[in-house]
Amino acid sequence: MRKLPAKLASQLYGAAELIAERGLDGTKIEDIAEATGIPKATIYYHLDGKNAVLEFLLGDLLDMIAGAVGVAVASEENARTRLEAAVQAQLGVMLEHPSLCRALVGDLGRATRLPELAAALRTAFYEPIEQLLAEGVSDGSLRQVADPGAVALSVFGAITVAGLSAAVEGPSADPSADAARFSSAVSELVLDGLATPGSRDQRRGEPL
Amino acid sequence: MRKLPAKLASQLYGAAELIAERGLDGTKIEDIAEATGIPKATIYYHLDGKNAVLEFLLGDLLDMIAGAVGVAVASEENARTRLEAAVQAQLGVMLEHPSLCRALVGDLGRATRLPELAAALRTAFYEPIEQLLAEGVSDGSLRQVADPGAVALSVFGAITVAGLSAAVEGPSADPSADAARFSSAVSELVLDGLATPGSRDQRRGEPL
DNA sequence: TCGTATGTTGTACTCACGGTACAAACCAAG
DNA sequence: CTTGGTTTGTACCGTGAGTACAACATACGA
Repeated sequence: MRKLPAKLASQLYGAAELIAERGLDGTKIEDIAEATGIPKATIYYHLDGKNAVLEFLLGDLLDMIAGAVGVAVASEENARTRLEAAVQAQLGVMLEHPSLCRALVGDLGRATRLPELAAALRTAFYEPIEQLLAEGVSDGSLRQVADPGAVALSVFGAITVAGLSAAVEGPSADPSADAARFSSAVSELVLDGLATPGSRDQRRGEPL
Repeated sequence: MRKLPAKLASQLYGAAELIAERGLDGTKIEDIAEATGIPKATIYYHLDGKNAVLEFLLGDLLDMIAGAVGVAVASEENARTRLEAAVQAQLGVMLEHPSLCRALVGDLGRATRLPELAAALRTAFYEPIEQLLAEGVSDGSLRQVADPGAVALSVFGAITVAGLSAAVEGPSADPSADAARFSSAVSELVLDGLATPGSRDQRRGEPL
């Protein structure tokens, strides 16, 4: 099943839009066959079924994200700057592939139930952030927070939901402009927060 | 179909865990019948099908969230304080109903494809935040940002993903303690950001 | 006490779709 | 030509959602 020929792989992308639109359940194998031009029998020859189609498509997306973010994170800058770069990289890839992103949101449940994908999700999205936050504390460019795990999760959420929503809003005319817009908004939030200097001094105590 | 008897409604919750675990697709109507004690024929008498089961369960969750957040937002405090309260409220409800949350993530695609739920999602999660951000600028307790829409989206993502992840980590012994922990982490991020004072002066220019 | 309306449930059915089986054709490479 | 992988059409099977329907329960007003 692994290693399906390049030609088929590229044809398979023709199914992304379909799956994004109707969800995997709403999409019949026959539909996929028609949309991609690959006959059903051939699909089953290479792939283990519907899920494998999704797995292939999303696996690719996740690899692209992990790759781009990996590059962004590997520079010599301080963690704060690299965090900005990572945000930009992740949003850039996401906005370049809106239908894959829509497929991802739409079938998130299935995706997380596919073990290989679940792992890829983690390494593509969450781990780089977590790492960066820790490094930022070491190099002094990011603040020490009380609960690094929870904060990393939130940062991850801020970035990802922004990208996902952007993808869901139908593809834009200029994805890279959008990516820039969104990533500066996200960075602004994540780095500087929303409190005004005036209200910032009131320390939060124990809520509840 | 609307207005199913209270007794059945409460029985239906018995299916939440099941759906959370296996996804709606992985759950047969027969399974739901068995888990809830409501026979299949009766389910179909009241509900329009599998989707309606999900719609009912998630609709309830969303109502609870919208309600709790609504209360939090309605106080006399400044927007910044109310934002903290809203975060706490949303996470509180989410952590109290982990299996509903898991069902929500798992079948997000389906949920957003059910028009009534899509609207409820918006009003429960996104709109209060958006509103609060605008009010914070007016009352001076929150900073004016370049792209309020995108920032609101990110804040929404930060809160929601934190809650969702917490819900996915299996139910905890003390949900309200967890809610407090997570909500203070999220508030810390959203209000104060992560940049250290030292690195904060380097303004971000045009990325890309 | 009946009659009618409304809910409850079991059983049996239909039908769409995912997946499989298989045989025929195709296409290298040796 | 032969051999071994690939490609594809076609026919088929099993599962599970949804439907039909009849029998039964329950309530309630006349």
